[in-house]
Amino acid sequence: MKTKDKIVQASLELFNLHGERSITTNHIAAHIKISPGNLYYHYRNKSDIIARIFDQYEKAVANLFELPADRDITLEDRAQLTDKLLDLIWAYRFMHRDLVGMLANDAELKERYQAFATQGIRSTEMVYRRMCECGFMAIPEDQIKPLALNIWILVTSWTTYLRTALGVPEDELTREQLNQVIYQMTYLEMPYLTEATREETQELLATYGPNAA
Amino acid sequence: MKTKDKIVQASLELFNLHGERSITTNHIAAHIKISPGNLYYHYRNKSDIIARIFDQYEKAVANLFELPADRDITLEDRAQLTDKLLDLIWAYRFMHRDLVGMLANDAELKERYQAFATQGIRSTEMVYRRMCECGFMAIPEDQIKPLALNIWILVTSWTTYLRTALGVPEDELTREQLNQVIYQMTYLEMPYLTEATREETQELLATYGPNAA
DNA sequence: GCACCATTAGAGTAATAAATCTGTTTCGCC
DNA sequence: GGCGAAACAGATTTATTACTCTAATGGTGC
Repeated sequence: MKTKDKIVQASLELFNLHGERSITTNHIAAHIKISPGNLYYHYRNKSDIIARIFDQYEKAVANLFELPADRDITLEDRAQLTDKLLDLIWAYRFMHRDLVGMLANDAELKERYQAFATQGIRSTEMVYRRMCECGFMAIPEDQIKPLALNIWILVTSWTTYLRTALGVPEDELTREQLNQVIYQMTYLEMPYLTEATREETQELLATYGPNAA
Repeated sequence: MKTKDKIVQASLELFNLHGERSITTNHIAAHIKISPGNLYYHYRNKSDIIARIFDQYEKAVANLFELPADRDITLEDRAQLTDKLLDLIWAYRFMHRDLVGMLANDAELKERYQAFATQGIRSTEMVYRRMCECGFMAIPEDQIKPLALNIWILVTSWTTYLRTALGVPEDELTREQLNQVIYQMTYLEMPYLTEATREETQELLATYGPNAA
């Protein structure tokens, strides 16, 4: 692997483990056994590295929301979408940790994140519309936006909830704990599920395991 | 006002306006025209100041949730509780900005926040139980906890949503924007409201103004 | 073998910020 | 007035960190 890519990969790893804030460029360089000068040969500054990481995140999330247009979607489709979204949030979990701080000293990233979030919320709305079309849900038109926004906030805030309210230490956070958010999501959606779907969902929920709330 | 109190008050102001991270002890001292040495005469360190601010927040939120026990509560009671909670979140909004970072380098605060959040969520549950008892809502027992948690996450994350997804600059955040979260809360509660309450709530919602989502 | 350029090393710089140290002033009180 | 303690000033220290500078290294085409 090229040094340039190793820098980004190592940065992502270290950021996820210890938070962007407490990882210096020297840490990154040391971790892959190169000199600080070398790191700065490849990237102008730390923001530049973060921007490249965000490139990946942005692209991956965008791809995620593309549902099959030629046929009805299934509950399986929906479940997979959620699962892959959580995969991404997990893989880039440092982002939603110090997000406000990061955006505060990087105007460009701030712009980009704003567009990203807006698009993400819009895509979530689309998913619900589709769920309605395919008979899984019935949501009054004026409640689609609020629901999508609530879900978005819930999903992007869940790791923060784990870290702060539950006090999970940074290095003990697991993908399984992140998965618990599915229960919360389900409860948000429950009132809008059609009868048959609700039963099926409840069975699925019982299968998965206990809620940690 | 005593210097000791002025330090805390000025810190809170500056933290709210620019974030705890970017406010140094020198800034605080300069703002109230005292020397850094003097500041450190009154407080051991920055964490000490933050702890004193948290003292206030903690106490204020605890008082908040005390509902009249001798009579049925009204929708007005509930609305006031929400309003006062938002007042507090507004007054101490710096807390929920860099919370993860703050707790990461202050073990004691981390412990305290954890207890605080747990209690807050529990209190929220109590409110909903009470709302059920008084005939305003009907929530299946197993959905009270998830609902309370969702509401808690929503309320504590709303300022972050405004700052990141909507890109509101730190110094342009207003109490009115925070108030918008009421709409989101209402949509979360809507499915569980009893008929009469739902109508009343919808009217109230229409009165308040447009949703910014 | 040599010129060229991407790549790398590593010491060094400048800025920042938390905290300390040494003293001086102010205030309550006898 | 004067004494002791609380309150305060301000320069300084210590640590950290993002980033730069100069020089070396190594591969590639000729």
